[in-house]
Amino acid sequence: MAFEKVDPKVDFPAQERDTLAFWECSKAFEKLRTMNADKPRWSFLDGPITANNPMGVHHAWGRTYKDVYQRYQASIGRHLRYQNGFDCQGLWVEVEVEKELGFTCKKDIEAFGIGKFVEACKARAGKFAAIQSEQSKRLGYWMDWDDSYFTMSDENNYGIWGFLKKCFEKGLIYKGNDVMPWCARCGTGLSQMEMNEGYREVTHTSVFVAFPIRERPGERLLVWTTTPWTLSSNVAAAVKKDMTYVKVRQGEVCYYVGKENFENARTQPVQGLDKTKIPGLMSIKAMFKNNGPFEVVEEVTGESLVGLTYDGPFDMLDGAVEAVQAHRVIAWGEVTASEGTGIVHIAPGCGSEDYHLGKELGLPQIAPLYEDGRFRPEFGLLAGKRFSEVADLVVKDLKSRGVLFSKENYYHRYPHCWRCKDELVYRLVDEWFINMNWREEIMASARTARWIPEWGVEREIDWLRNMGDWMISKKRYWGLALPIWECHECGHFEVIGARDELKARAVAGWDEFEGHSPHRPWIDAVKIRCAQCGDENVSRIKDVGNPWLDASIVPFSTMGYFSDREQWKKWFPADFIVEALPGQFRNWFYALLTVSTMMEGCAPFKVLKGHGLVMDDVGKPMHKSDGNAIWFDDAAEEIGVDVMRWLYASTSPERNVMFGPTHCDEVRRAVLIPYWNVYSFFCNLARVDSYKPQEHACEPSDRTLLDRWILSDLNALVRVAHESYGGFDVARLCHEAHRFIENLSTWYVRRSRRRFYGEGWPADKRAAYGTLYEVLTTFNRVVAPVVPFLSEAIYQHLVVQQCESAAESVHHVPFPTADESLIDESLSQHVAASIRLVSLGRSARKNSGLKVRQPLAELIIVPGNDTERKAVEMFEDHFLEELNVKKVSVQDSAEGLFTIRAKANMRAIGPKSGKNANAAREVIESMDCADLSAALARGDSHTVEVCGVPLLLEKDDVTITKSYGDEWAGADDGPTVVMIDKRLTPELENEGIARDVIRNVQKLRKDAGLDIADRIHIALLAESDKVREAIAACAEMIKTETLALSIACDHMGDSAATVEAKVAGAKLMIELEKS
RNA sequence: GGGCUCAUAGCUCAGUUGGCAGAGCGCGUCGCUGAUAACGACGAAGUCCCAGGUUCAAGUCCUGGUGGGCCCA
Repeated sequence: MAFEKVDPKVDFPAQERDTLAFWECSKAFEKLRTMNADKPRWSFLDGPITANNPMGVHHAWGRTYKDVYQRYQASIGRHLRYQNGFDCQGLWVEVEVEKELGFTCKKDIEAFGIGKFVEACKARAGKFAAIQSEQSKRLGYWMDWDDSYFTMSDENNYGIWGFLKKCFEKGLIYKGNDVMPWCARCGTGLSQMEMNEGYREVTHTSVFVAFPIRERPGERLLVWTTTPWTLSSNVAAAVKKDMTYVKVRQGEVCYYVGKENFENARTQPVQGLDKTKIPGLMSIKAMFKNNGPFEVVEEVTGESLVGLTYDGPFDMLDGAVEAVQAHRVIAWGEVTASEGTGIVHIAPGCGSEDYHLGKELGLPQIAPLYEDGRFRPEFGLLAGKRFSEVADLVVKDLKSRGVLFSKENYYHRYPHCWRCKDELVYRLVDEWFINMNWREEIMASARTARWIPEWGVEREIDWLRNMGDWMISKKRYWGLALPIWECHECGHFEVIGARDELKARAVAGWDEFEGHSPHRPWIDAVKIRCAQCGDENVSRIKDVGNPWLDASIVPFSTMGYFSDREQWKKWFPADFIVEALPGQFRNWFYALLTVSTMMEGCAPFKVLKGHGLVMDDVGKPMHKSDGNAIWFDDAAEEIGVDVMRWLYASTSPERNVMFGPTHCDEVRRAVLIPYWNVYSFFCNLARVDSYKPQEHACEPSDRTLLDRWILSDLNALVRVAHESYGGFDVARLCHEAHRFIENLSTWYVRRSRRRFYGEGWPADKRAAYGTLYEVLTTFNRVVAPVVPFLSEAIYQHLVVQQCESAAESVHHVPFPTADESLIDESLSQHVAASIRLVSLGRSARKNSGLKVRQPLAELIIVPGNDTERKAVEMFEDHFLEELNVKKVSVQDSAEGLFTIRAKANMRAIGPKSGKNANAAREVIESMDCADLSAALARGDSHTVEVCGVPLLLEKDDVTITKSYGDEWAGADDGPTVVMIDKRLTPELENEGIARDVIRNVQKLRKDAGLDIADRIHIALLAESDKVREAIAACAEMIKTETLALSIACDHMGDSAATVEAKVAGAKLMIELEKS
């Protein structure tokens, strides 16, 4: 079948949709799997994508890598699993479902029914998994979409039970209590890292409160806090032993306050913000001043205050009763002289540092808040109120009791829930942990894998070294049901490791649970007998699990560990995983290593690759709220996914990538369009010539130097392709492929074009066709993993239509092997030299002032080295044609070819020579400056004498120009010089005019919509004798070039296409008719 | 405070084992054209973050610092 016409303009997204349809109906992916079914395995493990929203373009980066490397491995004959994963459980899904249902708190969920709520969460995960599957297909991501794993599956959840059981058997599971960041709206604790993501600037009421010292009537400790609600739970006041405190008398009362704190100009802690927006703060001294006369009566050390007891701010509340007897001044090293009063309010039930200090000292813990952030009933006036709304009440009450010293608005960064934006509090809670005292084992696992980039392993080990115990519980609804059954009678708890085990242990509720997934609320029905006290009503704890457990059991749950251990062994550990770097060190990478080390004592992957983040067009993070986020669907249809994939694949993975119109256009312009242009150039000529790859095969011996060069580069590219795909460095391949397509387009095709134009099938034309065909088909296969759509479209046309035995899809074709015998490094260097010299020649032509269309008599080249010398011999015709000269000659030396002149740069010379400046100019511009030029070229200076005074000339003092005389123009680069003869003979002039005529005729052909191969008749009506002469002299050339059968000098009929051109400064009417 | 990382033209980035600082975009001038959503030439544009050190030679290796990013405390 003949080649079809290829539109040089291509609608990439439309072409991609066609290709998708082709894959779909030809079952291309399924066939690929079948082809490789009995081949060696290559195990990729997918990190699950959160199935909670449609994909953004940022998801496409990692997915591009996943697809690229899998496609490559398949192309070298590997059997793959092709399993995608969806992360389904966790708070992020709950939050979205709550929004959908209009819920604002956990009570709403409980009222709605946990079962219905959990079903809604499942449904949401299922819905977005389906959407993401479709989107991924649009990306060209070849996966077994009917075999995706879901972290909410029974297998996955029970798998985690197995892991937790192992931990339990090693005594690593424990219940701890801790003060942790808590979101009262979500009703759950947050990890430190979650908290770090939610800091915002807010204004709070901060208060200065007086604590009366019991032993010293009339004396008070001055204490400061930005969270007045925590005063309800005050237990102690901390000072620093070696800090100096002042005793300040005001009226009848004396206050203790840190000396420096007292004097300090207090500054806002918020950095990088517009200072004018931050209210100023009053110094403590100024507060005293405002209250009336005062005097500093004494200086004491912190140590002298330690041990004093005091009356707390809310001792009258029932809830604070435990604290009353505990109130005393304690020593604490963390007290600072820069913030607050130097005496720190300690509430171990309301702050993290407070908690740890209290634990150390055995202080009571007052925990005033319920889960929803409201005060417990025993907190009197505060009872039932939310922590965030009591500041004014506290102030009013403290004031009424005369212990409020001062209050102010305080602007600072305060943690907020990263999901719902509600203010966080520190709250004392019971949570479940895995003891991480075996972290060394995990580090050892981490070290066995290859990390890309290499520093990743250090980063991970640093995290492992510093992480705390793993908090695995979450007080929520939708997630892994932690398999911990805790006896309320005796406190004994057990971890159940499997469904069967639970069934065997169940004493009640199994029937109710049977037939449901192991989720709340159904699982909670199952009761077991306490192994310690025999109680028959032991329930599961209410908590659900940390979602990173869900994602990290997948090397086991998805590969058959719990069902078919032999099968599992074939796929474990994974050969490769790839995910976004930021975050995953402490999330998926960490959890994977932890789980796998516990299960099997090793890392679950051999190679880990990480990549950065996707930013917007100008480098800012994409945020929905900033309006610069781009949805995947929009980008796919507007930009096309091949462009997107190339952009991602070509970016250095360890840095962030900017995604947007600018960068996408650049990829399209620089890579895809040049490639398409070469392809369409080839096809459109092949169509006209009825080229048949088999029929018009070429003999290798007929290949020109240029053919051998491009084949050499092609095979070098294939070699690089194996190295870079195989070494997970697709960015390198993209750079090399870009370079290749540029060379192919701007040199090989440019230089070879005319070889395609002649009649018949001479050997050289066969060589040109054969070479370009091979280059295109091979290159196409090489880039297919990156641009699967474009390469499929090209393959279908270029190969499938030409060869009945061709594989059905480009992705079924085995990856090419480099033919090392065709790689000729020295040839590449010679071509590179010839390109460089031609470029220098163009520079010389520019200096000649004569346009390239005007033929010139001679080009002289003085080569700078042997490679250049050889290149001129090898590619003489390139110089003749590119520079439009009749002759090229090589000279060994530049001696005598040009004269060097120096021009004084008066801006520099002036200040140097003062009143001798004009004399200096005369000297410089009239001297023989060979020595000067040589010295400056070396980077040295050169001294001349001006009016008897030595003048030191440096680089910036003069401008050196070469003069080639009136008859020649030249250009040089170091030792290399290229000169061109400017003299025109009548013959050259005629030919120049003829070339101008030809160009105008060609333009008219094109404008008239003629096909490349159409024959024509033309009429040329010239005003000028000179032009008429030239046309007559070069008639044959004009006919050949324009495919004209005749040239007339009279008007043609009205049907002729006509244009008025200007040639050699005179009017020329051109008329044209199709033959 | 600690760990990791980055810093090269106005912008985005290459820069292998140390060997004469590069590309693309943008800008200016000019040219070419049946590859035209192009292409080419020329030009302007650099303290390769700073300071030391190793070396015949440092953008590259070492030490210290500055600034940005990520993470930890």
